[in-house]
Amino acid sequence: MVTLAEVARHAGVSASTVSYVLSGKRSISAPTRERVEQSIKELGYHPNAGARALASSRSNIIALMVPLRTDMYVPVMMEVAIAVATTARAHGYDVLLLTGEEGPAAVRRVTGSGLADAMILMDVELEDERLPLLRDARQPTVLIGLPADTVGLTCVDLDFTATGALCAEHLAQLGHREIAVVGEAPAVYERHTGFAVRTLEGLRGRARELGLRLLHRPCEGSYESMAGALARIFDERPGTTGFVVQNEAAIDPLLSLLRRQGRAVPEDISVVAVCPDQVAAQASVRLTSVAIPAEEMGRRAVELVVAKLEGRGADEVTLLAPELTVRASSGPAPHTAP
Amino acid sequence: MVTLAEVARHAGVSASTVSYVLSGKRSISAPTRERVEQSIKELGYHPNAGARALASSRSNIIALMVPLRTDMYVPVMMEVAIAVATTARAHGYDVLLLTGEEGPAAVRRVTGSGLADAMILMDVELEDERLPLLRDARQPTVLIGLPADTVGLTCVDLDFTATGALCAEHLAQLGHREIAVVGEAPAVYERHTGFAVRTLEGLRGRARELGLRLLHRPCEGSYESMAGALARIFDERPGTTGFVVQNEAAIDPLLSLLRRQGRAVPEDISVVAVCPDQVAAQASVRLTSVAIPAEEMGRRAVELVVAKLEGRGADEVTLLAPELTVRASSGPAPHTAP
DNA sequence: CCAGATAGTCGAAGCGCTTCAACTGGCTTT
DNA sequence: AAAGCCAGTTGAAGCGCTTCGACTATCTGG
Repeated sequence: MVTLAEVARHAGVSASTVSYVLSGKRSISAPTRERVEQSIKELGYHPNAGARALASSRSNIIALMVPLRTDMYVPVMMEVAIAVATTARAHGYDVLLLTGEEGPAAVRRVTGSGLADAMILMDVELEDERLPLLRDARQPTVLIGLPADTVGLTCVDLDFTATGALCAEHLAQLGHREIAVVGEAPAVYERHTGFAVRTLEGLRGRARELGLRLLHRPCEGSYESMAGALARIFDERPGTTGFVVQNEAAIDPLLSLLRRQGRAVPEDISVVAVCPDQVAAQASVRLTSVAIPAEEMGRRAVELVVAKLEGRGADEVTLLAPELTVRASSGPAPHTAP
Repeated sequence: MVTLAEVARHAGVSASTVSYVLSGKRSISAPTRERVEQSIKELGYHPNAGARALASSRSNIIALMVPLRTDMYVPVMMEVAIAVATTARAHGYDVLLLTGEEGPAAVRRVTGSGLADAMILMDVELEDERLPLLRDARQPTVLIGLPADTVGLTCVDLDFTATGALCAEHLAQLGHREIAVVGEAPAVYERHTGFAVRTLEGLRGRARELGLRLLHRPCEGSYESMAGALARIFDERPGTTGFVVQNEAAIDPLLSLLRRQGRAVPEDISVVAVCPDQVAAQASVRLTSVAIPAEEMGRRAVELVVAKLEGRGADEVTLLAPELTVRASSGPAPHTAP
């Protein structure tokens, strides 16, 4: 193991000079800098992370807490995680991967040990038990998702309320009056996951304003559960012509089932999904959808947390405006018998 | 920040005693231990990670390099990552998430800085440029996946050759003679990804032995590309009755298309997939499949790497035996006109 | 031509922990 | 009763780095 001291000796300077060359916190003459850099290269020197962390009380690590569950939005999670890792590296940070498993204990461990300089939490619940701990942690934190009370917190999320509203508007504009919402699995609602609840609120609110009839049915991602939900929907509201799909796992089953029942998309039934663009574009019918901007959420979260680490930036809630892309799964409502 | 020294003072013992209580590396009398533990609790002490790393030259961190690309097997990646994180925690390690983006540089950074005690690499290519670096790194490494040359390396992977063979056997046993393989996207092969190549080799080898005719067609996950591939398959080999699907994104499109063409599964066409059990069970037809044991691969990788860290365990290649589960998508080959 | 600023470098004091050698006092062993 | 051993505890020496204050040499403006 090559140490700073050895580099210093090799370059004929003091240890502090080498340190300042590395950090740039003091000016160093060009010849000295070059000599030091040359020595670093020749010796193959790499600063020791532990020693650095101890001396500077900065680890250059950002902790990312991802949900343990894989009952929803796995691709979204993965995309966020990768965006976080990539963006963090671009700012000189590494990413520590924590699963939700430990819950609040993980937060305590990280904040207490100085393992990470900052934290990013995903899959925040409306009344998340980790929040009180964050409020008086030394480390700045950014949430991806929106809890019920955001006072003193920095959050990034898609504006799911607006997303719901946007879906309702799109279908209303096309003349649809009876809308079914294929929701997330019941467990997701029971967990008080913000985005699921908010999307529904947005849908309901706008539907009321526009005079739409709305029927919400939770749905596991499987084919069977979608079949069951669909049967109940048409049973209860035979006039349904518009679907909003919130659960991306339900998309393929829904399209399959509709086709099998002889209902054409978009001629008889219009479908709007809330999912990443890639998923929407790959389905058997190219789906009209509101994109979930996973990459942007991850990137923004890192940028916000880095800003806080550098003393810039304050607490704020960043809601990304939803964008609806019209593809091949939505069209004018069919004329029904008068 | 509470330090070890403060705990020692509070408990009326020396710092080293507190350290030994924490690490258990020396025997401590019960009364002393209790007093120290009490002080730790009262003061809310958490050992400082940086100081620990510096003094012990162990960071208690395992680095996990995941592929940057999301062109395949996202759920598998995610499941592996979560299993790694969970298992690592159970052994007292945290996980550092690295993306493939930096390539060999990331390996150098981690091994050089002592940021992590060990590494786990996913998505290893047959001639991976990171391998030479690993061979003489201080940190033990485990690969998930199999490079061409495994000398001096520890690897865990599903036995994809056997997997391919198993699929061929299953279909042969049911009387199928003409088999089509829906492969990964061409980019995956160009990248020399081991599992894709090996699966194919296993299929080809066994097919030859059993007298099956095999047709391999790469396929992006999209509906369009599956439609194209399928058309070409039936065009070239109208007698095809068995399908092996390697690309999990192609599963739903394939089933949809077959149904639309009036080909019944499993009456006319049998389908065997290589994918996680959850995916197989959720498809519109419950799929006969060989499971990709993502959780087990992640768990094993951590166990192997921890064993190496503790001086147990040596270099070895662990190939998990494939298991084929018969579900509703495969059945006897239809009797064709003589 | 000198006071004061500025650039460039260094020495030394830690950062909070682990671990080694050494010590103490009570036991067992012969 | 002397020798040896063991459990339990301690002091001190770092681990490799950052950073503060101090020092020297070179400029700058009045």
